[in-house]
Amino acid sequence: MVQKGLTAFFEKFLTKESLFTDRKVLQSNYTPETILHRDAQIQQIAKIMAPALRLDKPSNLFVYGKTGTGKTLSIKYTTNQILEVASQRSMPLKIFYINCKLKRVADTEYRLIAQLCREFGKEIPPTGLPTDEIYRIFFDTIDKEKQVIILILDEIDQLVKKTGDEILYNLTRINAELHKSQISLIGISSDLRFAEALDSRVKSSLSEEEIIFPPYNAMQLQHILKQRGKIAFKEGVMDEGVIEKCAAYAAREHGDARRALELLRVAAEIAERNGFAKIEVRHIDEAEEKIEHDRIIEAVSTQPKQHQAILYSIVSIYIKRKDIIFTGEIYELYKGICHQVGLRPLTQRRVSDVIGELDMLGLINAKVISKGRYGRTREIQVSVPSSTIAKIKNILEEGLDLT
DNA sequence: GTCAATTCACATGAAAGAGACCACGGTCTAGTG
DNA sequence: CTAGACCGTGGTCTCTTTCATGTGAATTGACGA
Repeated sequence: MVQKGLTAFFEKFLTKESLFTDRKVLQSNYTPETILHRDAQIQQIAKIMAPALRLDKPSNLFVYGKTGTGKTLSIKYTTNQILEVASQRSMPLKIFYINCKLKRVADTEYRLIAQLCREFGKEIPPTGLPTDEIYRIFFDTIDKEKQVIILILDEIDQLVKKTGDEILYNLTRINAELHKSQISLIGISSDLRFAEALDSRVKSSLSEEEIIFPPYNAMQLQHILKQRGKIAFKEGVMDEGVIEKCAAYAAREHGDARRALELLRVAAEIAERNGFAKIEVRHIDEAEEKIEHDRIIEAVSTQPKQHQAILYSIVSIYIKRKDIIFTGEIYELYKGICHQVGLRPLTQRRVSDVIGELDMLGLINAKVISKGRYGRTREIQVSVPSSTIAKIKNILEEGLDLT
């Protein structure tokens, strides 16, 4: 009988007033017309990049800042402006933005260079060629004509963590190999200690200039939220204190503006879906819960089988005994589960790494401790709200075909 | 009682293997004129 | 003669295994007071 009501539901949905006027303003890839509280940084970036307009090579730049502090946004904004000026005078200036974290796009040396070649319109197979070959193609393509290239490498810390700093070394040396063109690099990292771990030669040439993006404070977040909210929503749909609360939540999380905007958007969606004419403060709480819940569910269900089996072991021990768990226990149970579902058990070495990965995902909380005479191990706890644990267990059971 | 040595139960690192995917060049085969 | 099918080689990439080494404090046992 649900079907009968469906048409009516859609009819009603259409006639119902939406809270939004422009939903995408709150999405993370939206570029606002003015960027608040980042004037100083944008100025600096502009100063550093400006020589590109005279076809000189700008200094390499390194940008630090936690997630959601407007690094990418500011860089993109500034470079777009430069590009506009340059293209008006038809100058040979090119700017490429590459996110190194994108899986299967630019997360290895080969793929990064291949991606660059593709930006230049060269067809590069996803694999199969030697890396040197790719470099050669890249050089040849770039060096055909005189031009200045600015290469923005977002989340560069991820790339280096995965593949080592050899790439950076190669990249910084590119200029020596080029005759006509010049490349300058902008690295964006959300890890503040990233540069310390680099090879000193790479470090000095890569971070000729450095800019740090401090986290937003609660007031600044409020500004940003107000600015976006004005465009995103109809007038007067935000209840008293909504913005303040959003900002406060996000400020607590190292001033992450992306988080704040997401919170606001989800809260609005919840309010709208439940037929409220206004976003109320309690919707923010609900939104926070929903975001966290969704994040966890998503993370759990996209894990590969082995990881799921390991997580399942952890969760089932935890449910039975809400206490700290040690690696050995998990491994024993895990082996049993593998047997049950016909999976080849991994070695303990690997399981140890997987536990580390699950920790990184924030699904569990693992801390290395020494129990003295009784060895050294990880102290593991499930770090998921108890309302979600049962759900996780179900997902895992389904994923593993456990009965 | 004190202190260094021992010991446990893994953690952590490095290197190498397995297997999937892929490009390229050479050889073979069948169809065509 | 030529297009396409079919190898073999060599490359990347991810997930693992293997082997080796590290580690921090409870415990032990020798030692001296």
